[in-house]
Amino acid sequence: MSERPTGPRKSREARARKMPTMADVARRAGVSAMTVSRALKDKSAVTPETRDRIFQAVQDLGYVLDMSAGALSSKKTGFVSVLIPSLNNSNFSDTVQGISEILDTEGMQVLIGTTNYSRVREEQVIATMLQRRPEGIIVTGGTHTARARSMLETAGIPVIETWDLPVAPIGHVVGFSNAATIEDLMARLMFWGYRRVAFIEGEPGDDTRGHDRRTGYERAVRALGLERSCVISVGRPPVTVEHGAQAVVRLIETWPEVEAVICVSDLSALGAIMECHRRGWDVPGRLAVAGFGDFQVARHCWPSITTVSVGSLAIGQETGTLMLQAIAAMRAGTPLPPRRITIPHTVIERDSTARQPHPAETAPAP
Amino acid sequence: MSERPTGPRKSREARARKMPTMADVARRAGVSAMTVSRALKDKSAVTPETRDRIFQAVQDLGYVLDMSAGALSSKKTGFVSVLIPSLNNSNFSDTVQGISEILDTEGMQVLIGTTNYSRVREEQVIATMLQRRPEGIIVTGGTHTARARSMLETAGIPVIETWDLPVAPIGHVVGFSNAATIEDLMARLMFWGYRRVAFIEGEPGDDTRGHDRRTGYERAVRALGLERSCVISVGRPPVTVEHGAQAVVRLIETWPEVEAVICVSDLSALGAIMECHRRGWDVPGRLAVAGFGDFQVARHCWPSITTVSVGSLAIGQETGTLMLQAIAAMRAGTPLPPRRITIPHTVIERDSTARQPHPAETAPAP
DNA sequence: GGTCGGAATGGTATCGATAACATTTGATGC
DNA sequence: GCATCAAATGTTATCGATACCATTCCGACC
Repeated sequence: MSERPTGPRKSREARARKMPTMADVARRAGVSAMTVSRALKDKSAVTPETRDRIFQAVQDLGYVLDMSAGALSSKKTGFVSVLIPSLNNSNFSDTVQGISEILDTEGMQVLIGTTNYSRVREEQVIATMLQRRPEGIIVTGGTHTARARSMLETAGIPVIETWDLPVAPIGHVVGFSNAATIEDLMARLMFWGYRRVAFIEGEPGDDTRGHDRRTGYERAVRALGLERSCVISVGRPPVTVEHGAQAVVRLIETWPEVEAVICVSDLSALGAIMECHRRGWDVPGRLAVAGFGDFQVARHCWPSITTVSVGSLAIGQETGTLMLQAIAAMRAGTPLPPRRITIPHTVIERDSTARQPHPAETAPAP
Repeated sequence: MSERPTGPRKSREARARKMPTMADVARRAGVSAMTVSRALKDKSAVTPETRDRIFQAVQDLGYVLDMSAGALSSKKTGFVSVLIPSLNNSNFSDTVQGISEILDTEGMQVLIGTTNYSRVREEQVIATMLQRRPEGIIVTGGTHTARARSMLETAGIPVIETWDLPVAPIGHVVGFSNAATIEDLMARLMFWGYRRVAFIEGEPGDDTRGHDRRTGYERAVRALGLERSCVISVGRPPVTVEHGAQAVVRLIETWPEVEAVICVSDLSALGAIMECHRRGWDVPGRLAVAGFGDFQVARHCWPSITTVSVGSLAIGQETGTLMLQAIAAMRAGTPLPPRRITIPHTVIERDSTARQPHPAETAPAP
């Protein structure tokens, strides 16, 4: 009579068959399930002997804690959602890496969602993510659909916007001003003597960070009293190496007197430079080229690319740290007041804008 | 008397306050929770009118489905865990992208874990992942710690190993032979006339895929009856551009007569090439260089890099498709027999091994 | 008109862990 | 020696949704 002949969950039991539960462990260790739970979480509050007994039982049964059950009960899922435009951009994957590192230290886990540079897609991803009841959510950029924004505002969890400094943030912010980085870069180009500077971007659309950089360029042109501005838009984001190559050709046709060009990302800068190589246009002699993002190749390609480093990893680490604080505060019932952290950026001067000959041209051939 | 003055969950209720539940929606729509659940999942089995009423109530209340509760009840978490060495390697992030795309179509979500090229770390990540009760798990490579392997075997969910063709797989396999790719590349180098070929890798360790490629190199040297082999090991994985630069210098010192070198990844190939530039060694004239992985920069840098393309995205898509089948089969109670899918690879010939002068050297300067 | 059958919906038990409170145990103080 | 208190452990209710089975409803068919 210990077997229930026909339970309401027959097929369910049949399918899963084994998979020991916490109660099984408890029984085997001769304690209550609650004690097992305590032993598995914080070792304190449990006698070393019972702890050992419990761990032995866990071993014997091959028990694995079920966090989805725990999450339901404790209302702590241990998830933090992170939305980025694309995984294939090393800037963003660096940021995720930084976030992940920090959250790991508290046993929290990252749920990654990619929006493919689309705000509509972002909205969908947010909706999906919220169903997982993350304890915090991190989004890239400060521009979202109205519904996306409203979902984030009413989710009741800490929100961090990164890679931007929105005027009206939803919650916390960890970022920098995309416009300001390019203004700084422009100032440096002036300083190095360039006066006719163009800008290469992707086609306008949802890539607001790219658009902000363009804004920075235009502001700088005005502020510095330059003769003219010239923006070449090629390709839908994500902007690729190819796009840069196409754009630079169009640029030279459009404005033959151009001396330097800023590309919206290092990848398009690389494409531009390579196309110049192919066409025999010297870089930086004929055209100086600068990028954005300080990708690994920017440092190592030839000529190396002048760029703006924004500390993608640091953004992630700061974001992760802030998120941990915000979650702790939220759990304690005292939400953290919105914080705004600005990450410093640096203009890195390299060969692609140098006013002297290439290093390789002066190096002696062996 | 409808309010319970002191419940056992006082603080809990106080903290969360609102957050409507399915029961709230049901009440407002004048139906049972079960009907709400049905309406929110598959629209069939619910009258259009009630469906509308329910959706209206969802809107009004701002209700968001709680999948963690659903997961507990239905034993379907909708998660698939994916373990990769690093997010910053575009090969792996492409694979994740491919997996993600496919799983999205069935509403399943990816849980990403990075192992940092360490088997010990992999074991830890697997343990953590299994606590989330994923419905499937995808790992990179076919070499794991004993405990990791045993955890995967007893998890009771489909397992797919990728980026390799293990001799004794745990479950399914979607990959290619790393050794074979390099053997093919070696054959092509022979065909193009190179006889003195070296290999640049990272220091031996947990990067078994790198090690397999080296094995392929050594097998090819023997099979082709070459004069000698030469392996330069620099840097702990992940192998970087820097490592390639250091390695090529050591290579030239070690074996001045070397004609060509295969690098364990395109990144180190790039580093090697750039270092050659700096030192005035012509590529491919003085030294031909080939890489592995067909990274975006390999196609676009100068000279472009001869490499092996392994279809990272395709691996992901095939893996995702297989995983969906395996999960469907598992849910139906009929586990899929282990399957082994081989992804084709291609040797891509580019300028860095060309036997003729650089395109740029022959192009007319404008 | 009554029965049958399928579609729509409701009721109840349950998934597996944990919060809160209750209880036991052991040690300490006077 | 007994009271007191803290530490260790047990008990119960619950998190929010879903599986399963029961029930209702309505039209069709003989």
